[in-house]
Amino acid sequence: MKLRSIQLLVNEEGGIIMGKGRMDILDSIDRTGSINKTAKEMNMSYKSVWSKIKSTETHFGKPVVHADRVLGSRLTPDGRDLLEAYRELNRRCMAADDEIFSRIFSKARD
Amino acid sequence: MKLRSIQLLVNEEGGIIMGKGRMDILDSIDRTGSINKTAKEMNMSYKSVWSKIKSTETHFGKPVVHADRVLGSRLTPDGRDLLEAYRELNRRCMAADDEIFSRIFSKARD
DNA sequence: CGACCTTATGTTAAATCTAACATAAGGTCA
DNA sequence: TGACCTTATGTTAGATTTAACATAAGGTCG
Repeated sequence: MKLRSIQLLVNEEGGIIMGKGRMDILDSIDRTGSINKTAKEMNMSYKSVWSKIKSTETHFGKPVVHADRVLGSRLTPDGRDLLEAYRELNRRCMAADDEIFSRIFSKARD
Repeated sequence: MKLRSIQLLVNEEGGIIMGKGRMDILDSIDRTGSINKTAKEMNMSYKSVWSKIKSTETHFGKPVVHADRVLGSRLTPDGRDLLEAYRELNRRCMAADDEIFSRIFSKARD
């Protein structure tokens, strides 16, 4: 038995702003500078990636990716802040939750 | 913006053993002594509740509910242990994650 | 010019998850 | 006996989510 811990940043209406998948997308865009390359890298269709970004922007209220047909795509300052904040949140929550899990389920009873 | 944190207990293959919904189901069965009453209480069909219990038992590897047509349904000792362990896990993880969230997102920037 | 890269959407199909409906059977109790 | 409670499943339909396909258009480069 193991723990699967999920952290989602949502707006007031519950619309998802960030989760692990979107973190990976923004991270990939930051590295590759392209939604297309990100899609290939993550084995997703271009549209899937694009739609998730749009969803995030809608729920977040501001753009997180600046797209340019020539220069490709880059994170906006807001996008970068959001990515870094979530990355930190995710890292710490995972660590904390894993610790709690192992404390409670340490006795090899299951 | 707020945090939605989810904790799932899964087996090696990723099959869900416990989550908040199943915690509520087991908790209700413990109180009502009936899968039927639980279903009504939770506005779910009998089958939905029953299926989730079966799913949990399959992934968990042992029964968590002892059902009797006459006496109704009760948690097995394993079921009770599982419920209490998860309840504690959930409680602590939520608290820890909320704390982490408010630390990182304290500056009223979003 | 033409092949190829990029973003940007709409449309449609598939797959999956959830809910609803139906049926069965054991047992209680008035 | 018959209405009503309980557990136990199968089957079917609906709804929602995901994936696939199609198209459009701007720009680069050989």
